[in-house]
Amino acid sequence: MAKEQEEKRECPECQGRLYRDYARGELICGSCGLVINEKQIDRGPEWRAFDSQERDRRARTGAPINPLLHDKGLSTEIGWKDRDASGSFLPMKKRSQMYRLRQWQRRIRVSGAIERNKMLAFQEIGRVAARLELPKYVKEDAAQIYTRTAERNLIRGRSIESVAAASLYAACRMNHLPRTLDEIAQESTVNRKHIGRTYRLLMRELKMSLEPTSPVDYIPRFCGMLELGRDVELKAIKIIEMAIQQDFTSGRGPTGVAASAIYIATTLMNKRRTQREIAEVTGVTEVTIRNRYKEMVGRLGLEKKMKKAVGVDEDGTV
DNA sequence: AAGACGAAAGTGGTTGA
DNA sequence: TCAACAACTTTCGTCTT
Repeated sequence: MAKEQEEKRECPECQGRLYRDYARGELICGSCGLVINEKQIDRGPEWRAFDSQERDRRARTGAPINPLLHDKGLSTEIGWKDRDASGSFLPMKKRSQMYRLRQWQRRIRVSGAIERNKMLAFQEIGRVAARLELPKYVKEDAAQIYTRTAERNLIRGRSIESVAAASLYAACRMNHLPRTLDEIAQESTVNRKHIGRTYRLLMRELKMSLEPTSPVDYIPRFCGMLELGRDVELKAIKIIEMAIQQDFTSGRGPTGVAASAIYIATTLMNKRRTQREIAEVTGVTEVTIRNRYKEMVGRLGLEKKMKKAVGVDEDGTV
């Protein structure tokens, strides 16, 4: 579990809760995924020069690594200008030579099935991640997972899209900003079944193991979609934590648990939403919400409180 | 009329022989 | 590989607000 902690500030975009992720030094909005304070990476030189001569001797070594570029942004480009280093035009012979050099450079850079593959895949990851409003670091993790998959020749026989989608799904879970398989499948060209199957393969082959998604991770985002305040979020989280503690949460779908916790929280706090509304955003059916919440209310002994809450609602008190 | 309820049958995925 | 199984969905008729 990453060390995350609630912040006092609100998300400027959606007023959702902000979490501080100390491992990354960032503020993250739990509802919309906005990254408020990216870790301050010092892109300047990591040394001080006392005169220009010294500055020249200590060149900063290259551009920052960007995992979203297929070659991590580290390869060389040959400039296109037909001039030499001092700026004068090149003779015809040299010019054609340079042209061939450039040609080769390009070919080498995007050479081989793997590099070409990664370019397409990263494009796909970027596209889907953008539609799901995921922060940059999730994309980067997905790109890294994809790269590892490619290096082990696991893409053969599988579509780029399915592996890209599965990588993104895994990256979301790793970063506690889970998206359901359905949500990813909706933006991907691949169906849920395939993504799920590929995801399981990745886990097995890359020897990764992610703990099952906690329903709590879904709460901020779902509550945001339902335009519920933080008080309701906290209540829902508290309910889930009690349920987890009493161990009747295992084997149940995390989205179903999250959905019914939200349902209970909204009625207890007089901000009622219909089962239909909650079912819509959480991607489970009303029936599941009913079953889950009946179960939870029973085991947590919340019957009187629920009845009372409904009664208060009648009075018109809000 | 809309929402909540629950029974019954169907679906897809996991597990264990 | 197959069957058993639990969770979840679909569908639909009924009750409550």
